[in-house]
Amino acid sequence: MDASAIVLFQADLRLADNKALFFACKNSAPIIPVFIYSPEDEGAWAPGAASRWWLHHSLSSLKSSLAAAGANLVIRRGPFAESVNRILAESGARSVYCNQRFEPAARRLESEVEASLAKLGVDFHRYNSSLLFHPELVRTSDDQPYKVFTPYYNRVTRLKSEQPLPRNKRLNPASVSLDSLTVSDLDLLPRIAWDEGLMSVWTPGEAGAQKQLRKFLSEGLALYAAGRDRPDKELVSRMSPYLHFGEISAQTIWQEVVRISETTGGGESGSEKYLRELVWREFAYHLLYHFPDTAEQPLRQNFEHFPWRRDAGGLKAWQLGMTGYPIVDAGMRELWKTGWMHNRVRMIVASFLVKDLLIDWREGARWFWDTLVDADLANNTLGWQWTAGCGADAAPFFRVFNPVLQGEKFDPDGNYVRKWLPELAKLPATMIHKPWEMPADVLGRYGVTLGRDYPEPIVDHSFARQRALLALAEIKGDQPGKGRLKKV
DNA sequence: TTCCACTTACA
DNA sequence: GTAAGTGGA
Repeated sequence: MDASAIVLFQADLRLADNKALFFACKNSAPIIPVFIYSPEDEGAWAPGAASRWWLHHSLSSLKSSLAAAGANLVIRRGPFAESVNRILAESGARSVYCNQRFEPAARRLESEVEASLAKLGVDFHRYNSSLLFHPELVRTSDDQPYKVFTPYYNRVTRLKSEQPLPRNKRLNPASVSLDSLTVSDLDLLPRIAWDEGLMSVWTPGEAGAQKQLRKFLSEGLALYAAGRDRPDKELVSRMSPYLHFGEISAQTIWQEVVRISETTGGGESGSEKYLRELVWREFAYHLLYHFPDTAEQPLRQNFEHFPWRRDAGGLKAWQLGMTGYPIVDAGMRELWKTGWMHNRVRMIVASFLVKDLLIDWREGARWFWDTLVDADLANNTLGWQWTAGCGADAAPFFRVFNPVLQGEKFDPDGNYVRKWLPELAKLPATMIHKPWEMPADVLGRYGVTLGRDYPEPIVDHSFARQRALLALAEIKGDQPGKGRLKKV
């Protein structure tokens, strides 16, 4: 009988189109599916509270799917490398299969495991089962990594993407019985029950991912080109947490969307726009892979001396959705209640924190990291650096969003604001994005007194815009940062 | 070198 | 229209 193979589940909590699982089975060794929870190995970026909530439910789902296919998921606590070695010793397994992760801490960890397995003479099989395009394979004509989205997009869309693998219906589990923690032992759920809102909108797990994809493909995709910018509608995919935890693969989504655009022909612009968003995710990983310190440091070095303001009160108001700008506050409250925020609104609230309050983008990244169910180091880093103007894509000058105009443009009826700010629900659409412009007595007739029911704006936008442009001018003469071009 | 592109704001 | 910087072919 063949020695068994350990399949390490990490950010690939699925059975379908999972290369590590597929090839472990194909090589016909009995398998031992393992998940090791090891936040200490993630350094500064251990999963936040919302991610831990998601992980709890996702692991429960994975465990049941594996059980239904005949295999037990072995759950352990880290440290990661030590746990792998222990399971090898306990099981006598002769090979380890896993899908690569691309975050800096995960890459270091993987090298460590690779070295220790080599010493033991255990085969280590690694696959990219999460990105459409491996970051190493996409280069400019100068053999450099890309730093601007559009040329990156033009490059990768000429590459061929892989076909997803079929799912193994039955697994061949190893007969050894290993100790395992339960999912609850990992203590991932919040102590105080703040997770009701998350519970009511999300179904973590592979089945939930498939269901959400079906819904998006039938209801959102055709209207996606314009609909993606409308937080008041339900037209975006909401696939981000499923992608982050690998409950569905990007290849699967890509192929489904391409298939639809080929058969329908008509709804094509929606498909194209959505595939473009998937490429943004690829680009985020491309950047984090080639510039691994960008989660902590601006890609452009001249931003290292940017005059950020320390403003604990402003930060708190932003976090709680109490800035006095309705579109910003609605977004921050959606985030707090549901662990997610519409992408258009993410850009607006991020611009507000960074440009209007002049608060360091890393404060925003931290808050998002703790509160988003889709918190993803690559996407989060790209998003915040893009907004701050210190990352990929030039033109920081263009990026001071006007929260009133953004609200009026993308939430024209005010329904998104009404949903998350019930205190403003009665205001007419014409004023709901700028209640301070109404005379106090008129506002009072709608039951709103500013400063009592809803805050006055904590900063005047046109003043803040000027202040941000001055701050940007201060660092303009500095070196933009060729230093980071070197590959690490 | 030259030219294009850029999830935009304000006049 | 103009503000206006930078990467990429």
